[in-house]
Amino acid sequence: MMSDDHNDNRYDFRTIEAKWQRRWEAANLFHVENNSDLPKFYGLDMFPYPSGAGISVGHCAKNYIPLDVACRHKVMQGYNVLHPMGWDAFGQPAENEAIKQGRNPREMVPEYAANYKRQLKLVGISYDWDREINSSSPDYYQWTQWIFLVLYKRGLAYRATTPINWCPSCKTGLANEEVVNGRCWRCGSLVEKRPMPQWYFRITAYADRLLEGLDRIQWPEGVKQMQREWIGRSEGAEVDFPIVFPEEGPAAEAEPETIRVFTTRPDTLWGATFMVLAPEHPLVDRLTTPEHRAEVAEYKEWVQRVSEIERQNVERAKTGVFTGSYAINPVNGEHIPIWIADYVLMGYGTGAIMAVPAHDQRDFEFARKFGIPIRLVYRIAEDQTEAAMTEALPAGGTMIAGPFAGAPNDKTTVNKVIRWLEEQGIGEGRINYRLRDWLISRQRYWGAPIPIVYCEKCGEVPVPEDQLPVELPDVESYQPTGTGESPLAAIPEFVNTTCPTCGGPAKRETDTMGGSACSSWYFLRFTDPHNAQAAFSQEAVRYWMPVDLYAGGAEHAVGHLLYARFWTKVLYDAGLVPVDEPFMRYRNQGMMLAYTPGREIRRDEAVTPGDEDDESDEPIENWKVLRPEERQTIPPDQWVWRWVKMSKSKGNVVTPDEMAEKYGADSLRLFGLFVAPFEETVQWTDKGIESAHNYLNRVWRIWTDLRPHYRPDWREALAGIGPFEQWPEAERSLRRTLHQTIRKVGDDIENFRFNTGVAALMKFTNDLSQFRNALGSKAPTDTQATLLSEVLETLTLLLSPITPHLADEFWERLGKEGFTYKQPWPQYNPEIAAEEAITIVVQVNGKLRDRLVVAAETPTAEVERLALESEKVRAELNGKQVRKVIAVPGKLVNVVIG
RNA sequence: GCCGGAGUGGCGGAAUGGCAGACGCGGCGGUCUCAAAAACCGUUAGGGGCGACCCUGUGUGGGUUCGACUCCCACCUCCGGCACCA
Repeated sequence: MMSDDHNDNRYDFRTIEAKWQRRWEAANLFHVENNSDLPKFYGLDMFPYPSGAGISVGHCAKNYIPLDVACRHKVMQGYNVLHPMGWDAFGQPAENEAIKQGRNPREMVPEYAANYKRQLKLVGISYDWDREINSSSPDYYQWTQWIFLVLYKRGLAYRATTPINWCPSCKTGLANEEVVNGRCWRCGSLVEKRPMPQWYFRITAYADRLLEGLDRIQWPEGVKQMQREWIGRSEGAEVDFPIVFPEEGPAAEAEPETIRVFTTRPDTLWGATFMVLAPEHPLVDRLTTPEHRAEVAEYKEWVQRVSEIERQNVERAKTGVFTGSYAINPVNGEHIPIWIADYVLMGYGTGAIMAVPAHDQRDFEFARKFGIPIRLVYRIAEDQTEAAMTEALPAGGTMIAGPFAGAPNDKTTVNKVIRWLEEQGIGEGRINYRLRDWLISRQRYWGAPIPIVYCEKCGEVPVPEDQLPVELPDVESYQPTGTGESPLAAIPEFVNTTCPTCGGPAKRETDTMGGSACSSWYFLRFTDPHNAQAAFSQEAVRYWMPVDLYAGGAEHAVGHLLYARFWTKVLYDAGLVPVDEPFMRYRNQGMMLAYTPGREIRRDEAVTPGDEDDESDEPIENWKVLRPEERQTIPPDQWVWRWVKMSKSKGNVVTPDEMAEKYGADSLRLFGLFVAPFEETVQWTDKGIESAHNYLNRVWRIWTDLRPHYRPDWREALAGIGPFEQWPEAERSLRRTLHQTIRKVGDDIENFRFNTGVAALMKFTNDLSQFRNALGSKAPTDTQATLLSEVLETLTLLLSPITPHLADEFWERLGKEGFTYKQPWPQYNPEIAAEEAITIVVQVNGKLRDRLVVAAETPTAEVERLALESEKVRAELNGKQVRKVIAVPGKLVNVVIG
């Protein structure tokens, strides 16, 4: 009955896994062709920056393994599956790591990538390594540059000088999306503003289409919402306020000039009692009267000193100064004072607002602080007065001023007012976005050079396509300079070139592109990774795109995922790709946390910038990870343990190498799927993988116990053992569960509900174990042997996507050739999977009182009758009236009494 | 403050209008063993009862419904994101 414990019957996962990995490699099992009659499926992981720490069990269990299971399942379902992997090797993460290690990224990156590759193979991920790409190799970035030129030619890449986000530690400009809470995404340093000439991609031109496309893709609602907010569309109007210039001076002679404001509430124009300009607004100097000059200058200087973070602190009291000038409210001719204040931002709208304190909380606070009048445009109650207000009026009320008096406070009124403003020539409807253009210049070495040259005669000239790539020169020293120029500026052989147009002397652009440019099209390159004539062939992208299933981390919600959508739309417009949304289905996985020693820190204690691992190293409230040297000096009884994300910088990484050695890759795979739902954050414990390992041991034992009963000809034998309905109950029941399990596991993999899929497998294994125990050492009947053969074969195939090494070993032990990867996914028979007897719940007034087991086909009326006859119901009834009987077919009967 | 997501045994979690706690971890009891481990069998929400059973229970308070973990309203807590965007 029990398994004998001879060594040759142990689950020897180390031997098994090494053996099958060798065979898969030898057979080039995961190679995929672009042409196939089969339907295609494109499953994609976000390609990683290969860090020196290698991958952790977190990356394996939460990212790579679940998608691998989904892809393997698709292959078995008969799809031609593209499941590639490559390296996001250009950019700050890799370069910062190289600087820290004192190494050349050219050597370091391939070394780290090779280690990643080894680890991914170690856990049995089914990548087609023939398609491996590296964004820092010239045959890749040549095409990144080529796409830059596509954008350039379409007017979507431009150079401009504006204040940019500057990281003083990384010594480079950053895109808005790379500034997290006012800090650099890589090193956590506070970001400064610096005016510099920089290259931008005009992503704002695609704002509306980036919004619209979100409605057509299956992404988590949270991520879509984040993108919508990041794009920040708001509808309103722009209104011109004529300026009353200070007495004499040249301006007084000229046409009356105006200040344009953007407002989402033009219906409150009648309550505008002052105007506020951003301190950086270009008109400020001309508007400032002599007696206010000193105060205004002092304020502007103060604003510049205050950090961006401080300025954005909402809790802070309002600040500002009066310019001495007035503007004319165009709807009522009133003169209203013009102030400057840092709560108005130059970068949004027109950098100027009309202030309506009665209906805007910020304006209200400002008006109260500086004694500016407040005037209601809407009133909710008859006796409402401005003097009694303690905050701006919330939504609602009826308009009491202007030609629209009596109108309700709603969207329709706003639209009416906009139309009226347009008729009066005062203003016009206008839509504004929070999204800013994408800053792509980096003053760094390790990136794709921007393919532009500057000619004295011809000006800015794009490098012709046939001169690509603009190669990144190999240099000794590549450290960022901090001068605002990249290290490439110091290399005359790189900088000095000839103009492609006139042949005269010219200088190259020395900034490189940020890494996010490289990662905005890599999914296209995977379709045709070795094409030397084009970024990708039309044939390849038409076959493979869009990506059907994309999995990655939530931190890319408004960075990479927005950029990649933008590039895809541009390439779509250029007729280069067949789809305008690259990722049809996107899922983001939860994090893996590790229990980590740290120590309490004081709130004012300096935060050391983090290292160049995959996140900044900010303390959690008042707690900080112990650095290795601190673990030596601080006694363990003073350590304060917390659950924090696994990362190299925290010294808490558990590697797949050690887990594969101790429990096996298949155990790690099973653990990753079973421990929690895909999206959930998981706390790592060795106990988790240990229990997965125990389950596989159990499967091994049960499977090998039953193996002797296997009959390869079981399909034919099925016909000879009588109809299924006449099988003995135990056999019928096991077979029913088997077919239910086939359905459940397949559905759950499809829906990324791996944990319940694995639970179903475990449940089936428990049933199978019972069956085996009941069989004991008796010889099985024909029915039993046939059933067990079906079970052995099916179980093996169900395990294949999840624990592929073990599955292939079983497959071989059944005497089969080849690999389970190439086998069709088992089909379930709905008739066999259907329950024969069902349990009907009997409730009285909604409370469970009894259960009835009836044949599935029992008519509802009969079930009702049985329920009313039930002793439990009759006891409850006890003389009371049956008011109503509710019967849900196949589920329950609820008897309402009273 | 605003926008998302979540709150269920000792723990990870299952059930999305119809049997709350699948599956696993941990615990308890047993078989085997000189013993232990492993394995196997049983048990395990809380309270009550010798017992068949009974009562209570899904963050809190209301509501809708024959029936609510599930839907609606208000609130509390936690996680993630945004944050003076006019």
